[in-house]
This record gives sequence, C-alpha cells and structure tokens, in this order.
Amino acid sequence: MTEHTPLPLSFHARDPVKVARALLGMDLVHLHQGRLRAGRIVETEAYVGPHDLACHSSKGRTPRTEVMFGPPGHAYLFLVYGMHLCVNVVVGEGAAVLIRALEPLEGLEDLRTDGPGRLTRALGLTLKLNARPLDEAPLFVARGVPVPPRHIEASPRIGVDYAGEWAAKPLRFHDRRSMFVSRRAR
DNA sequence: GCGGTGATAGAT
DNA sequence: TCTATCACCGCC
Repeated sequence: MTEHTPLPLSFHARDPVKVARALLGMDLVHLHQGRLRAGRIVETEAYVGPHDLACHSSKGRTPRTEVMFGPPGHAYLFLVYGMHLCVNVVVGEGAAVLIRALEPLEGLEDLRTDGPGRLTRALGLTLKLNARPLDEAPLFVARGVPVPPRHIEASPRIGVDYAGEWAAKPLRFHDRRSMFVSRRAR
C-alpha cells in the first residue's frame, strides 16, 4: 500500500485561489470499513468568499454554510440536485475549494472520478463527513507532487451561470496533462 | 436535450 | 407547512 502523509491544516490557510492551485497534484484519501480509496486531485474550483455570488457563503451564515467560516482544512460537503454529494476543502472566512476530479490511485478500479458527484460516490463519502478535519482519517488530503504553474489551466467555473459577473471569472483550475478532468473542463 | 432527487433557506 | 432552488449525472 502506498504511503499517504496527511497535509497539515495550515496548508489550506491561504488565499483561496492559491489553495485551489496548490491542491492540484495532492491526494484525497478515504479510509472506511477497512477499505482505502485514494485519488490524485486534477481539477478544483475556488469559491473565494461571501462577496463571491457563486459561493454558498454569499447567502450569509446559515447552518449549512457555518462550516465555511470555521477553521481551514475542514470538509464542507453538500448534496445537490437530490442525489450528488460535492466535497470542498474549507479555506475559512467563508471561502472553500471544490474538488471536481481525481485520477484514481488506489481502490477506485473501474470507477469514474471525473466530476464532483462521481468522485464522492467513488470514494464512498457521505454527508456525515461534513465539518471533519482533513488532516486525519477517515478523510484526509495527503501530500502529493505539486503541479507546475505551466501545466495549470484556468477557466470559468461550471454550473454557476446565475452568479452574474462572478460566473465568468477564471476560478476553475485543472492539470492540462491529466486525462481525468471532468468533461466540460477539457 | 431532459428529468430525477432531497437538503436547504426563505416564504407563508 | 409549503415552495423554489440547486457548485450534477445518466440517458434520450
């Protein structure tokens, strides 16, 4: 089994765009019922704070968004369209980074991990993981190989057309070399 | 292209 | 309580 070293919570305590770029090449690991499932992060989106109209925290502090105002490095999970979970890394101050695609590393054979809903299903994540720290089991971000800036492409975020001028901002990032970015990101 | 599905937030 | 909305996906 591959070695997986959790990153410290302080890794995520930076400008949200920097975190979104720095997470590319890191690993997302889920340890559950004796199964280890892990993938390399190849696509992210930054939701930069309450002033960002695409960001859930722009609705203010609610029971759901409270975790985004908490300490960096914790998980923010939510259900969209009644059946798909999305997983974010909290940056703090109302900001978070959505993980949109993984390259399978371990325990994900024959499962699709290109897309925010697919990857949470493949990893077996549940809403119960919401607000948990991401530096320890069962769910953590592990040290990987950073993606050099020349291989990172920025583009508009997916599915946020309602967000006015914020919809067009280049806050999605992906590793150009990866075959596993979600379809609409290529 | 279209609809399933259920948590969430705000209205009633 | 009721209703609108939704950071998606699979199938047509």
